[in-house]
Amino acid sequence: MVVHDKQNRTPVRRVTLEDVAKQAGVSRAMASLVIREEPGPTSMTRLRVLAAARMLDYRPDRRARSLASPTSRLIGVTFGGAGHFHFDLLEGLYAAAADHGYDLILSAVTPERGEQQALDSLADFRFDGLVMLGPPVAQPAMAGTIPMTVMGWSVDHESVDVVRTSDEHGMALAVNHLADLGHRRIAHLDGGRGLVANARREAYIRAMGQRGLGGETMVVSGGEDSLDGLRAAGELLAAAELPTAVVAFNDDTAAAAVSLFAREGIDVPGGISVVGWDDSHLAHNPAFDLTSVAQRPHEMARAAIERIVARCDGLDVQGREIVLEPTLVVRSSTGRPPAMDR
Amino acid sequence: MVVHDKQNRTPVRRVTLEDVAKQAGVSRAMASLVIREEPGPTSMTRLRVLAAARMLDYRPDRRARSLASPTSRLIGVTFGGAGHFHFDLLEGLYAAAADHGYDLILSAVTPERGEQQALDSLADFRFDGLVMLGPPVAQPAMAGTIPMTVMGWSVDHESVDVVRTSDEHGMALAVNHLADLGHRRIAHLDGGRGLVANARREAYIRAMGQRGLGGETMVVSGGEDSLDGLRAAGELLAAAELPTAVVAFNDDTAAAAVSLFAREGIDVPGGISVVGWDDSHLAHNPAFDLTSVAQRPHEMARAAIERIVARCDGLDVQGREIVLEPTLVVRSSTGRPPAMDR
DNA sequence: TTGAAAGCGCTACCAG
DNA sequence: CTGGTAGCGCTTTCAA
Repeated sequence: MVVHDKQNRTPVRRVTLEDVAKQAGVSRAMASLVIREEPGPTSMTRLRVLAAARMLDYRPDRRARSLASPTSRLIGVTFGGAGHFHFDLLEGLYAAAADHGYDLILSAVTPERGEQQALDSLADFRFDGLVMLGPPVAQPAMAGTIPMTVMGWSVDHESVDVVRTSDEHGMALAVNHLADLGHRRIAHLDGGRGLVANARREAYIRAMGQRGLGGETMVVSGGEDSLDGLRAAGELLAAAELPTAVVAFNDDTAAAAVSLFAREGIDVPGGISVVGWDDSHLAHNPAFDLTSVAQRPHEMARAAIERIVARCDGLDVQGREIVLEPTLVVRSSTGRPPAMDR
Repeated sequence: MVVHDKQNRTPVRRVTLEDVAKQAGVSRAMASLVIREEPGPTSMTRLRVLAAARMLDYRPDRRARSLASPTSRLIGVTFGGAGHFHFDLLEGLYAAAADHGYDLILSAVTPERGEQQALDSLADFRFDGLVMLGPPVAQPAMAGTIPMTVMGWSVDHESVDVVRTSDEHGMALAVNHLADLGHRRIAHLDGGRGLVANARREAYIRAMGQRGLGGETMVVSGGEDSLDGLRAAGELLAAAELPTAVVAFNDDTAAAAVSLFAREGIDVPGGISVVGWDDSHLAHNPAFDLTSVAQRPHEMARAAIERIVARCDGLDVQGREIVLEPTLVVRSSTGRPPAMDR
C-alpha cells in the first residue's frame, strides 16, 4: 500500500522492520526473529520488539518476506462459480492458512479466463502450494509440479491431494433416514453434469440398492441452483407417481422444490419429504427448515491447508485422499410418508 | 512458485531476468526495459531479449517487481457474495488491469472475515489502488487514504470514485417500455434491504410517477436470489389484483417469477410481462428469454481501472462518479397487456 | 544506447 | 544470544 498525502502525489514511507528494530534498540535480525516467533531472542528483547511493533503499528511486507525466504509462504487458490459453500471454504482457508503463517492469493476462473491463466497469474507470485476449489477438472494442469489439494471432488493423480466429504456416506445417511421413516419411493433430484453431481447420483443408486430399494430408483435431472431445482421439481410433479421423498443435490435445489411443492398444496413433509445438502443458511432458514447433509467446510479447509503445509515442509504425507464423514442434520422437512404403501 | 524435484524437497530455481539478459547477451537493465516495453533499447536488442525471454519461458516475478518500484502496480479487490454479475465484473477487471500493466490481488469478505481484515491482508502486499465490488458499505474504511473505486453503489466521500449503472435510467427504460406497450399496473419485485435495492426501488417509484402512473405503484418485497423471487412472486399471485407487468430486481428473481407464473398457468407475456435486470446468462436462456436491463460489466470494470490508474499516476480526475447508461434488451418476456383496461 | 551499482524490505547465514 | 552482511529478483538512478 502506498499512502498518499493531501495532494495525492508523494508516496509516504511505511513503517519497516528497521524502524521497529531501531525503536526497540536492537538489530534488525533480532526484530525479524521476534516477529516470526522464532526461538532465540530473550524474552526481554521479545517484549521490547513487540512493544515497538505495536506502537509503530508495524505490518510485515509480504512481498519482501516472500521474496527473501526460499519458500514464499503463499498458497494459491483458484475458485469458480463460488456458491455459498465455496465462500465458507474460503473463510476456512483464510483462517487455517493464517494459523500456519501462510497467506492466500486468490485467482478467479471465469468463462473468459481459463484455468491456465488463473494459474499463471498465481505463479507470478511464486506460490508454493495450491488449493483448487473449482471448477472441478479431472486433470489439473499443475498436477505433480507442486503441493496441491483439490476440494470437493476426486482427482486420479498420485501427487494431487484430495479433501472431500464422502458422497457415498452422505447419500447413505439421507436414504437410510428416509427409509427408516418408512419411505420407499425416494427420488434423487440430481446436480446435472459435473463431477460432483455424478458422484452423488451414483451414490444414490448404490444407497438405494443397498437398502433393497433398487427397483424404486428415480433420478430427475436438475442442476446446481434454485432455478434448476424449480424446473426439476416441476418435472417430478408431472410424473405419473409422485415419490414420497426426494434427496436433492444441494440446499438451493431442495429449497426450490419445497417452495414449489408448497405452492402446489403439497405439504412438506406431510405430502413429501425433502432432504438437502450442505446444511447452508438456507437449511437453517425457518421458512424451509431442511433436513440436510452437513459438510464441515472449516474442517475441510483446515485439512487442505495442513496437507499442503506438510508437503511444503517436505514431510511425507500418508493417504492421498482425506474423506470427511458428513452428518445428517434432521429438521422438519422430513417425516413419515403420507401412506405406508406396500 | 517453487518447483520441486521428485523427492518434493529441493526448490528448483526459476528463470530470472538475469538469465534472459545473459542469454540475449545484454545487461539486466536493458532486458528490464525491453520486458516493460519502455523506450530506450534499439529494436535490435529488443528482438534478442524478447526471443531469449520466449525461449526461456520467462515470467517476471511480481513480488520483486512490485518491491523494487516505488509503485507496486497491484490493485486490491474486495468482493462479497459474488453473484454472476460480480464474476463478470471480476473478469473485466482482470483484463483491464492487465492492459495497464497492473495485477489484481483479491480479498474475500465473508461473514467471519470483515472489511477491515480483508483490507489488512491486501495492505500487506502494498497495493496502490483499491476496487470494492462489495459488500456495499456507505463509508469504506480506507476512504481518502488511497485511490479507490466502488462498483455498483454510491459512496458519499469526495475522494472515493464510483462506477455504476444508472438505476434511474434503467428503471425508466423498463417502465417506459412496459407503459408504451399499454401496461399501467406495473409492479416492482424489489431486491430487499441493500443500498442497490433501495436505489432501484426509489427509481421505480419515480419512473412510475413521471409516467403518470404514480397511483399504480406496487412494490413487492423480494431479495437477491431466485428463492426470494419465488416467494415474492407468490405474494404477487396472492394479491387481489394481479398486475399486468412486473419489473424485477435482477434476472434471478425475474426468472423465478416466470417459472412460477408458468406453473400457475399464467402465460408470459400473454398474461403478465416480466422485465429482468443484468442481462445475465439467465436472460439469454431460451427457457426464459427475458427482456432485461443490461449493464455492461466489462465497460464498468474498464472505467474503474482507468480511474484508479489515472489517480495512481497523479492525474487529476474529473467527475467523481461515472454513471453508465444501461440499455434495455427486449426479448419475449414482455408484450402487450392481456386487456387494455382503463 | 548501454552497463554498473544501489537499493526495495525482508530472511538467513555468518561470526562474535 | 546477538549483530553484521549477503542476497531474493527486480527497478532505477547515474555514468560511460
